[in-house]
Amino acid sequence: MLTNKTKAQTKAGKTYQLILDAAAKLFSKQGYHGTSLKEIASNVGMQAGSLYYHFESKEVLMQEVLDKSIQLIYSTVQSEVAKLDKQAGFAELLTAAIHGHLIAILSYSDYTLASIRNYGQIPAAVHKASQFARDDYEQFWRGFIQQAERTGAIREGVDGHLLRLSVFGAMNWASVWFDSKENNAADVEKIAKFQANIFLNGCLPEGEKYGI
Amino acid sequence: MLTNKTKAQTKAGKTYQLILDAAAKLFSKQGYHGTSLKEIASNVGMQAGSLYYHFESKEVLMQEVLDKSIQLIYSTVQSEVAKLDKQAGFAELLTAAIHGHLIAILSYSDYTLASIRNYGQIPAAVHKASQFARDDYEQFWRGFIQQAERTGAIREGVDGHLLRLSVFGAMNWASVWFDSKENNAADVEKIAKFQANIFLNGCLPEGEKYGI
DNA sequence: GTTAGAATCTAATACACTTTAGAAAAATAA
DNA sequence: TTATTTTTCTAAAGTGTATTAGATTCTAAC
Repeated sequence: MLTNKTKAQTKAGKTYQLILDAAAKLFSKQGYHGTSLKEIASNVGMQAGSLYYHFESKEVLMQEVLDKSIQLIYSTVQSEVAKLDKQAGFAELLTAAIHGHLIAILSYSDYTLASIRNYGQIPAAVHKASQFARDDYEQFWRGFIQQAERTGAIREGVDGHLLRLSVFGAMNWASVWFDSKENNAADVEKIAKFQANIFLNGCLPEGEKYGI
Repeated sequence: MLTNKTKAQTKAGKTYQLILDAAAKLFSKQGYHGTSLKEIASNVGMQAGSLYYHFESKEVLMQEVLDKSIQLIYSTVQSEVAKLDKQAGFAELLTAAIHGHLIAILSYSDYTLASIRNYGQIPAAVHKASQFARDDYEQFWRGFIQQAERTGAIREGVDGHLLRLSVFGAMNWASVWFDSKENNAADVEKIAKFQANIFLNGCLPEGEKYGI
């Protein structure tokens, strides 16, 4: 053929995305095992069997959803961090990373919720496909926190490992209680600033310290 | 009959608990829809059909697991808080509550993981059974945080609502990465102290503040 | 308008699931 | 021991599942 369309322009390419979106939405709400191919197909106006023209199995479909989830998060975080000055310090970096992560998981919540909710209750083989991307993203956080530990941007005695896990927890949990119908982008920024503020400064009144 | 045994002593009572434990373990690992009654029954040496002598349906079985999960968490937190002096301040209270919550979700992780992982992907009717207990527990946290806001134990401008949700996120997320085979009770206490420390004091070096 | 290829549907296979009813076995009481 | 109750099993019903193969329809190039 003479016309040379990119994947996103072909009919199959568009259908592929529609299916992926529907799958992410349903996986996030009902879990992997609680969602049937018939239901996914129905959401895009197809019959269950027709999905197999686009995906080779339900497991692969889930793999794609998980993979896209990580890609969305990491790229959003990177674009937020890229806005910073070159000489931005740890506090600015942490704030930007939290903001990016929250934008991703609260705006593309179908994908990220599918990832968060189903992680741990899907076959191990399904995980592997997105493991590299997940490691990459984790390494990014490890990296700038470790540097903060070395340069003294973090208080002596604060375990960087536990800090990262706690920040992740606070952020990811937001995808459970945040209601994207009631809230908007401004609210996301408010949450991001709050969490960065708390993890940097704590919640005690200025000048007060407890137990250190 | 003359003998008047308590429920836990009867054969049925013991079997009931065994089934509940097996169900919690499997629900936590594979999710509600990913776990079959056959699998649960097999874990206690029974046939799937026999479960119906003890439970009227799979949904009710899940309800019991969710209910026990909340009971375990709340009672553990209460017993930790009860150890405090009467005039204990907000910082002590928060630390004790975090410790109790973490003990519960990391020690009885089958039940609590089943609750956390399946929340949001099970039929609404299943939720309702444990909603009251959940509300009670949430009210406990709301209560002492609101009081801290009123008395100035929390810095001006810190939203108590977001603080509670962030603390919950950091704690509950621990159930995802914490490995009870590798770690022990001492590690749980370490995590609790770390999280209380971070939420109270932040991670910046002493004397430093950012953005306030 | 014809034709090749892309996209979807239909219908069936094979299997797993929850739940039920009644038989069987085990435990307890008389 | 015998009778009764409690507990478990067996077998089946009915429904839903992922997946496949082949027929069918739609799309786009010529």
